[in-house]
Amino acid sequence: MTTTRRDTYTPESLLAVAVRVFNERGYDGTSMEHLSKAAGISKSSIYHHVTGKEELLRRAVSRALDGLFGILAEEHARVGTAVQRLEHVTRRTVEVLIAELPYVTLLLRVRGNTDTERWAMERRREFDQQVADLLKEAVADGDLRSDVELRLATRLLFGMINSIVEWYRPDARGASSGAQVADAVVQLAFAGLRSGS
Amino acid sequence: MTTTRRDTYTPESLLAVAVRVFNERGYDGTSMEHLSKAAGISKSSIYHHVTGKEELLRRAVSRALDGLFGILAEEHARVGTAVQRLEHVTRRTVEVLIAELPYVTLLLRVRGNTDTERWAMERRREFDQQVADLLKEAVADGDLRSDVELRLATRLLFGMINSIVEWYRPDARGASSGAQVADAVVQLAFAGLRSGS
DNA sequence: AGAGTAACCGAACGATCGGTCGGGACAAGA
DNA sequence: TCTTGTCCCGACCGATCGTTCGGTTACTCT
Repeated sequence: MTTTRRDTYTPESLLAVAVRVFNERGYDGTSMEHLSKAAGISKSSIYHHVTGKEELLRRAVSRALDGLFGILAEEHARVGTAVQRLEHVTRRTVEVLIAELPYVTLLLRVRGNTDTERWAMERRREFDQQVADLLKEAVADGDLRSDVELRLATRLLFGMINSIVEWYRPDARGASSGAQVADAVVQLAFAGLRSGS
Repeated sequence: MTTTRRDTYTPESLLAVAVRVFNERGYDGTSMEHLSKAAGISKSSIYHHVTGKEELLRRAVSRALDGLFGILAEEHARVGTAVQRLEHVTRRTVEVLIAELPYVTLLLRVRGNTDTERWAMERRREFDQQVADLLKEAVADGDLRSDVELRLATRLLFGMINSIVEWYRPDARGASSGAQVADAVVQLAFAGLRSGS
């Protein structure tokens, strides 16, 4: 057996360190020297585990995208009324976003400077499009208001959800759980801020 | 008089070019070589107009912050009930964000790698705090729901508003005006997605 | 015509970039 | 004990980074 102890780096454990630094300094603002300092090994040693800086980015955004697309495969995202499915996807997106916070954070910040970044942006657009279709269906059912333009509403909904990566810190004192945040998002998105609704 | 023609760069006109490139590639991902290509002048010529790359960033985020803090100085942001003032600030924030889109976009993306970036983040936090206080007051008045945690609601509201920089393109066909987007944001934020409210 | 200056340029600076290379330390299996 | 492979290192590579410098062009004012 080779499932013995691991006090050395694996590609996965190195990825966790790298993604943390990427999110602190930005991908372009992070040098391999920064990563080596954060990981506690030399710059050249990093290349023993991964082929380079871009592989770390690719692994990270892949993990985020897998989590998101996994939601669309869930049963509650495929059966039921459109508005019910939309609510489920909304809630689960918040939960996945929080469960895979650093990876999704990185995904949401890529600018398209390299092939990897452009691929990530494209796949992310596919996910957004599928949710947009769901919202469109719910409006057609008469379950969602139709006076606000569809594309606008979709983008504002995603804006609200995706903003979580900018402020949610799981280790903060009095931090809400993923489910609590998901509740708040669903409440605000579907019923609004105003009282007595 | 020296108010004659200007077919040459000023610090301001150069800034407009730089900010556009910064937003396309990210600040760290943009080299002075990129800027010189986009501006159509040589790399060294840029230093005739500005002291360096960081001054361009400082000028850009200053302009964005001036626009935002200007809102809080407006009369409708200082008199009236809290919920009315909040609604005004919300609407005007959307409008300013769209009017100064590239500058605010840059402001919202700084990561804190330099002194300039950290200063920008601090001033932005001050603005957010003042709006948060307004929301708190409106909840105390009973005009906004109190079952969703205050900090959570504030952040989701800002998330929705700030997400505009990620998708709003004024030159797109069928693009909404700033006022129209502001309407949609106010509608969704205060009344929610659900129909019949 | 001559002086002054704003706008610009190519070449080069030291520093840092992502990545390569040859080899050492160490544990496991024979 | 000797090999094999994992994990890591310092030294170094060419390229690119933000910035500086000396100098040229072209326009304005006298």
